[in-house]
Amino acid sequence: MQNPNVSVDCVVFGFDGQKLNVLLIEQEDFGQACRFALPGDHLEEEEDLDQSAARVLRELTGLSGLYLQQCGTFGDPSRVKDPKDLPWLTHVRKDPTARVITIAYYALVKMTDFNLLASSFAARAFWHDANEIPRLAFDHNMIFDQALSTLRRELSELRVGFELLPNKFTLSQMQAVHEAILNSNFDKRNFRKKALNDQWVVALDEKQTGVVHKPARLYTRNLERAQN
Amino acid sequence: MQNPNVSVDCVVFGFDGQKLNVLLIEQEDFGQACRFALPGDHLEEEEDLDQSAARVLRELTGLSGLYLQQCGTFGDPSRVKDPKDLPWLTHVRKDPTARVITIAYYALVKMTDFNLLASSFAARAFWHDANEIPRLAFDHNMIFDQALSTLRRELSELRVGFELLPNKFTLSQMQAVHEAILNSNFDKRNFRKKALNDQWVVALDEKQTGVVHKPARLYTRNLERAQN
DNA sequence: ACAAAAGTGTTCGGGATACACCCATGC
DNA sequence: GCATGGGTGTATCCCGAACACTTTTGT
Repeated sequence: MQNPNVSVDCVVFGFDGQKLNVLLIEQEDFGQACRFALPGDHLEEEEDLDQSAARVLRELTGLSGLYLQQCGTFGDPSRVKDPKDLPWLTHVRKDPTARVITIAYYALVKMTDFNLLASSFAARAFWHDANEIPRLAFDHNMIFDQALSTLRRELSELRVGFELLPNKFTLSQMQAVHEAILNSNFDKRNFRKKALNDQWVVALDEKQTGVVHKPARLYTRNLERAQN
Repeated sequence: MQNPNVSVDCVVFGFDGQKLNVLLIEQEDFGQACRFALPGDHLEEEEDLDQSAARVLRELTGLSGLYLQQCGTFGDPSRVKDPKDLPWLTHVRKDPTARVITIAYYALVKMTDFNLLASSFAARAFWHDANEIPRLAFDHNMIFDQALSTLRRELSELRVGFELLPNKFTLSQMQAVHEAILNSNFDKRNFRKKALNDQWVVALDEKQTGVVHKPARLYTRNLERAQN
């Protein structure tokens, strides 16, 4: 049975090797002004919060196996009472005007590792450029902003980011990840110096093959130095 | 009417000029193993989360006017099901075994600014040394730990701390605040250099009076440079 | 040979750290 | 005059930022 008062919402950041994206769903068209939303749904009665986020995400978008991390709770009594969201709520919720407190989660994944599969009340699930988020349902734009700041803070402490890289990667690939998430550019030499100096990574005795340029040295994550 | 599923818990850090303390309540004795807890209670139906934290804290301990900030949500389905907590729950809750999700808040105050006044189900409200927290009810030790890390992170970005100082203060007082919260010691010269260099504070044309040593220069917060 | 990305070193400025002595006041 | 905390300066190190050219491969 569902807990009518509490939901979870997931901000899943996806990286395609170039740019940072966010996973959105499209609601069925019931005439509401704004049909894009973060994947989210009610908590089940005896479900842990983290598990609930994982389940909801799987049900709506087909994604599973992500590392979801909490990044805030949103409970303004009017957060689901904007008239723009009423048509949808009326069709989907038993009690459309009931208050819902939502616990926000974020995760970071390689887009190519997952196939999107919309189901439940999601008419569609898709990746959207994280730097140009459209108007979203409810207070989901606020939630997105908070998730992005949390992600950036955690990246700079290097607690996230390796999810986006293969097991063996080049430093340029790693730099691309940092640049996409922080939406900025770094000097190649300085970035490499820092990565090596701080022992984020370990050099392997291997190089890229089949590239049309000088093959890059491969590195792997330094697990000795894993944070947390 | 209360929302039976959701509560708020408050970690109020108090500073007495020397050491960091936390506000605890003592539950009435119903034979439970552990009677100390953080002040917390259920959310009201149409109450905003932040307001709820403020209300609950006021009702249980008499404190009001604090700046409470969210620092995590705890929802393990078994978090209120430890047998140690059952005797108390049985006396105080309608449904003692019901799941409760709690949203944690923290605040930072000068202990001398407030008078503790226990009421509602708090038999007593008191300050306790933050460096020697006893076993608390429910998962309140976890909540405390998370609040303390959040507090420390925010202090180092100087987003909290001035609450603990009078309007006009000496740099030594400010240093004592930082040392108490971070539980460490700083070099006086380096601390002063940083405070002045980073323009955390503004020097006043005033000195302490009535002290039995060289009177210290007074400073005030540099509001131009307020974060957030 | 050319296109494309890899790889590499030095300089500079600023901030963090370590460290020890004299000063003004009340009693 | 003495106890108490206030107040000050310098040297060193490390980190972050800026900056341009050569190397290796595939085609």
